[in-house]
Amino acid sequence: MTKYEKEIYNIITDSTGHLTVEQIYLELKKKCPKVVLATVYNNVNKLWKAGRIRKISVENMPDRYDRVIKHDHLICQKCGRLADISLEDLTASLRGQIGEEFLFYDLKIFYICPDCRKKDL
Amino acid sequence: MTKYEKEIYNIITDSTGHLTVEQIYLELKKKCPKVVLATVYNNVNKLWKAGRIRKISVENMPDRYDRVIKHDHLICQKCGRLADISLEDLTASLRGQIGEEFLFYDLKIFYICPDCRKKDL
DNA sequence: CTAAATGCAAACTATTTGCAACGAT
DNA sequence: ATCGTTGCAAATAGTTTGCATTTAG
Repeated sequence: MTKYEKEIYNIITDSTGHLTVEQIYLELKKKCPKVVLATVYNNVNKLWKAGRIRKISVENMPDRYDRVIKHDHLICQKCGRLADISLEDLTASLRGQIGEEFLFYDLKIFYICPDCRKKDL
Repeated sequence: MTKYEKEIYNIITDSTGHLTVEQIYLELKKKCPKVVLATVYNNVNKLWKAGRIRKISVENMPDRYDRVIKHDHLICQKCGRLADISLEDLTASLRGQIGEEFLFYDLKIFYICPDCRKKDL
């Protein structure tokens, strides 16, 4: 792991934020002002391919990055805010239903977050 | 519904293919050679906002469009191929665990498809 | 006649790549 | 000395927008 790789990894795992590359870049620039966006992209991809971070794609949003420890996501359909949630593990049940092995699953729950619900009133 | 909107809707719902905008565009051009890509984007977005089609985002792939009838997806981690699968409905269980209402959920199962498994041998 | 839909080109966002310079073994 | 990493700029992919023109009600 290189210096930037480590820094970026820490930024992602220290934050509860599900950061975009842009946000990681801005955060990293505080410590390393000369870093460029492409370096962040390169390192997040490297970390992702190595399975050290998780990538979260949601319709109409830039990709976000997260810890790998297993958990699900609650996503606000209005503002895109993403919250972690730990739901019952489905692995065994899914394996049974599918009838064969799989790598992993991804469960996203879409809702309207409290803030957006307020705004709608 | 305009002519193109209808055509695009039919292309999406008639296909089992989970088409990208590019594929929809190529398909539509067979019937309407003068249509441009932006029109496909505009109409797909319109249909999606109206809730008439479903958008599927997967890490590192262009968005794909699908019927709205509820079903889950099996996705090949290698080639991105997407297959429909009907799994047990989780709505009640999730509502119980979350403790509040949500809009819908999205469940994706990642695996290596038979074709890619063969290639790896 | 009016409002919405289309074609077209340009803009934009997110991301990747090529390459020269740099840094750490 | 070598090889991977970085900075930088340019390229690419996917998507959206502005505007003049066409189409449909």
